[in-house]
Amino acid sequence: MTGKQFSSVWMREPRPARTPGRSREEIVRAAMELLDAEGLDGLSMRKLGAKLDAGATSLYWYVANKHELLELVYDEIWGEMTVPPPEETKWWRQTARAFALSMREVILRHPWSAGLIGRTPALGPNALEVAGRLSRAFKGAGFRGLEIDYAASTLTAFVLGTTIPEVAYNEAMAEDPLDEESMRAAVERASAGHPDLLERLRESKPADTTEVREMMFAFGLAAVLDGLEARLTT
Amino acid sequence: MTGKQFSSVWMREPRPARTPGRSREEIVRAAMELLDAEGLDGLSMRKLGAKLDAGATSLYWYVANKHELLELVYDEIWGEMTVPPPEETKWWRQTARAFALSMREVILRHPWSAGLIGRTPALGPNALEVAGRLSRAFKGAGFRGLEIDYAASTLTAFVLGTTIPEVAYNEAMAEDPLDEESMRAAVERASAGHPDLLERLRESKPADTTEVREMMFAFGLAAVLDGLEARLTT
DNA sequence: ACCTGAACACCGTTCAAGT
DNA sequence: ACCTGAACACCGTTCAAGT
Repeated sequence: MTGKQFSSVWMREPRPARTPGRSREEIVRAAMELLDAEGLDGLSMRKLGAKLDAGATSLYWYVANKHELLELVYDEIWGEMTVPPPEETKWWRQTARAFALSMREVILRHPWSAGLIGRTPALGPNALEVAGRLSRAFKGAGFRGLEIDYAASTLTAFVLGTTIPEVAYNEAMAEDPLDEESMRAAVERASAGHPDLLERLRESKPADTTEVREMMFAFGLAAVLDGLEARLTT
Repeated sequence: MTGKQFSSVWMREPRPARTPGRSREEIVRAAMELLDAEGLDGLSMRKLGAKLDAGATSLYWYVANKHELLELVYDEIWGEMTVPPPEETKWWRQTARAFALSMREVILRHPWSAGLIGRTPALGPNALEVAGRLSRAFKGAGFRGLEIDYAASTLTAFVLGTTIPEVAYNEAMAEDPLDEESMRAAVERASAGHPDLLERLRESKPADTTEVREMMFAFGLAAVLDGLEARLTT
C-alpha cells in the first residue's frame, strides 16, 4: 500500500566486525534471551539497550532498525533446525519427518518465533542452508523441477500451520493450568449450537491436550507424506 | 510466563445493544475498513476513534481492550469463508477443496488477517460455524472420533501455512513491482552457495510468481487430500 | 569509530469528570 | 448510559553532539 522499498539485512554488507565495542553476535544473543524470557512484545530497543548496558539508541549503529534485528534473530531459529543429510537416512520420508519434528520442536521452544516464521522473508544463511538441504532431499526422492519446491513448501506449510495455533493456545493458557478448565467450559458453552463439535470436545479429557496435539501432528504429517509420495508415482 | 488469565470477548455477555450511541457492529465495520486500508499496524484505538468521530477512548465502553476488538474483526474473517453444505457437493473432497480455496482467498483479500489467524483463539460464532461444517464434512467422509478433527486441522494447517508466507511476500513487495527484480537479484546472490536453490530460481521467471503460487497451492492441496483419503481406507 | 540524550510522533489504557 | 480529556507508561527512530 505504502510505496515502501523492499529491504532486508541480508542485502546490505554487514559492517566490518572490528569488535572494539559491541558486536552483532552479542546483540543478537541478548535479543534472543530477551525474546525467550519475555516474548515478542517484550523485546524493545530500549530494554535490549539496557540489557547490554548501553544507551537506548546505541544499537542503531549496528542495525538499521528493529526489523533488521528481527531478521537476524529469525535466522538463528533456522539454525536450530536439523535436516539430516541424506547419507544418514534410509529414504526421503525419514529426512522429511525428522525435519518436520525438529521444526515444530524449535518453534515450541522459542514461541516468539511463531510470530516471525513465515512472516519475515527467510533469506539468512541458516534459512538458505535448510532450504538447500530440503531441496536435495526432495530431489533425491524423485521430484523434479518446480515440484521439488512445491513438495518442500507443502511440508513446511503443514508444520507452520499446525504449530502456530499450538503456540497461540499455549500463550492463551499463559502457564495457568487452572484456566484450562474455565476455557474448556467456555468453549463448550460457545459450541452449544454445534453438536458435532461438542461430541468431540467430550472425547478428549482436559489433561491430554499435549498428547492429543502430538497425535494430531503425527496424523497430519503421515497424511502429508503419503500425499507427497502419491505425487511421485503418478 | 506472566500469570495472566485467559479471557476472550466470547466469554463475556455482550452489553445489551440499546443503540442510542455507537454499536459494536458499527465499530467492527469501521475497524475492518481501517484494517483493509492500512493493515494490522494501521489500526489504533485513536485512529479508529477519529474515524467514528469519537474521542480516542470512547471505544472502551464497547470493548474491554484492543485484543477484544481484534477478536471481533477476526470472527468476521471466518464469516467470509464458505464451506459448501454436503448436499451441494458430490463428495467430501469437493467440500474440502472449496473450503481451502475460499480460506486462501479470504486471507489474501484481507492480508491483515494473516497476523490474526491461528494466533487468536477462534471461538466466535462464525469460526464455530465453519468448524462445525468442516466437522460434518469429514465425518461424512468416513473419519471417526478425534480423527475428524485431525483431518480438518491438517487441511486448515496447510492453507494457513501456505498463505501466511504468500501474504508476507506480497507485503514485502509492497505493491512495487520494480522491486521484484531487485529482490530476485538479492536472493540469487544470497543463494550463491546453494546450487540446488539457484537452479530452481532460474526456472521461474519473475512475472509468474502469482501463477507459480497458484500451482504450488494446487499441488499441495491435492497432496494433502490424497494423504487424508489414504488414512480413510487403511 | 562508536555512543549518548533529548526530542518527536506515536502507542494502549485508566480514570475522574462531565452530560 | 454514554462520552470526554488529561495523564501515565510505554514505543521506534532521528539527529546533533560528544569522545
